[in-house]
Amino acid sequence: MKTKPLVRKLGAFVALSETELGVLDGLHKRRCSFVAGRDLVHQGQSGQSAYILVSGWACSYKLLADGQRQIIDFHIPGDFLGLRSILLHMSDHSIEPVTEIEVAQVHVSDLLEAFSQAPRLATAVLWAASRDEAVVVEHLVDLGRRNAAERTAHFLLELGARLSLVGLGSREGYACPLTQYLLADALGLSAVHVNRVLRQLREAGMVTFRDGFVAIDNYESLVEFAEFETTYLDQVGPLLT
Amino acid sequence: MKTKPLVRKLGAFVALSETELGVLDGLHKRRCSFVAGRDLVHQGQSGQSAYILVSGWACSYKLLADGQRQIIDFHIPGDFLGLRSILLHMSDHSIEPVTEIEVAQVHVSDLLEAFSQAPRLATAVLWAASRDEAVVVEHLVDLGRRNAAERTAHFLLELGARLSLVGLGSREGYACPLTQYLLADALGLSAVHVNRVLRQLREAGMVTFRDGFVAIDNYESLVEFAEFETTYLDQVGPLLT
DNA sequence: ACTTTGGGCTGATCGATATCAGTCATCGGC
DNA sequence: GCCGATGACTGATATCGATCAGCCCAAAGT
Repeated sequence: MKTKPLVRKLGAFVALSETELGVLDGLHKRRCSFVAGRDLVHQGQSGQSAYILVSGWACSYKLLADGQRQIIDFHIPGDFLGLRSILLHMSDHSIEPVTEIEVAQVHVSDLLEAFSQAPRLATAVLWAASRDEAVVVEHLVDLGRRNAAERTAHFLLELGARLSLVGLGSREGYACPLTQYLLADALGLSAVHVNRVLRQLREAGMVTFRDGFVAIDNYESLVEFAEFETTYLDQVGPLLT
Repeated sequence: MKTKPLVRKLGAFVALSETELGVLDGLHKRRCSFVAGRDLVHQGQSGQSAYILVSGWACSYKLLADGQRQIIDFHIPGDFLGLRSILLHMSDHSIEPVTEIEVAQVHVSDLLEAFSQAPRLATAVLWAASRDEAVVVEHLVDLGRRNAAERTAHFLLELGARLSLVGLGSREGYACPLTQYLLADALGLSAVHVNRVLRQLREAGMVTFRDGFVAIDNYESLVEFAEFETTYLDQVGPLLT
């Protein structure tokens, strides 16, 4: 089998030994598939297990009483799902597959066991969690201080950067199964407005979001327009050797 | 000396042994003070050490190229500052004291040493980090899907709940050194609009934000108005005994 | 062959919030 | 006793993005 996305991601941070690779492999034992659209985790459900996303896209979101929802983050292969839920013993959000997904289920006990067998994995996972948090923080800045167009541009660039890290994208673009509705729920906009903004960006010759594919027409001008900084995502090469 | 806020916070999650209390105490050795307004950590600076906030308030924020800023979170006694920076080896945000603050400086090595001496502390700290992340996520929902008034109300309630956990607040209110400008930068609003919204909330008999004090005039109606749910902050009592 | 459904797309209108341009009160410095 | 700085506060106007009310196209169902 090809290199697992998670291995690829953690490997960029910690130079993984044979043992560690073996333990990581062990975490991928309990495989399951889920169809698009049916919740994997429900808000308010007590969280007993987390998942490693092997293939497909998912999103975590919160529902409000009036039916609106806010998508917190999209998840791509190599991401952990529901890690926070098991620590807080309660999920404060829901997780829904965007496409059909393949995951590996990880019980709390599996994780603790893995950490005791390969302690540096704990550091690596903590690092991955910090990076995810940095993504959420950047998303927060999007919502708080960037207008609809900058926000959308920034978001598309960030997705591209994250996908590139696991080999699913490049500066030219990436396959993207998101609908404009999902984008709207993530960006805190209406689907109608997302459509207009995408048109603007397309007409400005920066990005084209169409037919399940994001084509970055002019990387430089898009980066400048969105004030995109990659520092918080940068791979600095294995720090622990 | 009185119970340290951090001990109080972690103690609610893990029943701490004498040894663990001792190790926690050891982390508070390197004390420093900082005046209000001068950055503790700079965006882009390589992060070598984190801090435990002992007294006073601080905030973490991001600056945008055009001079706008977005406050990510306010920090109160018992909170870790810059934990993410040491893991990513680079700070993606700045931290500024809001009042004069007293902190304990913690080097990466101190932290790892503490974890090896008292492994359950690692779990406790990870739990605390997850709770902080949940706060950021809730803040993200504020910005994305709540209007100015709901957002402000929700934010003030959340601050109150967090302060109550460390004994600095109650349902009646709490001392709060924030200016309307800081609130604006956190809520993604203009200071002018924050002022108007605070007036609305005051005239509706829900909260009074004035003279460094937040008085919650009608807790129930405020909670209802803001759709405030405490689950993500709830103390469930020591889970690890 | 017709309908249904989902996703993308558009114009018109309206409202929430920003921005501009101030006032007023308080406080510390000189 | 004045000055400058800071924070709270307000009215008028401008703008961004939501909402409403649709159309179009492609794919799937019957």
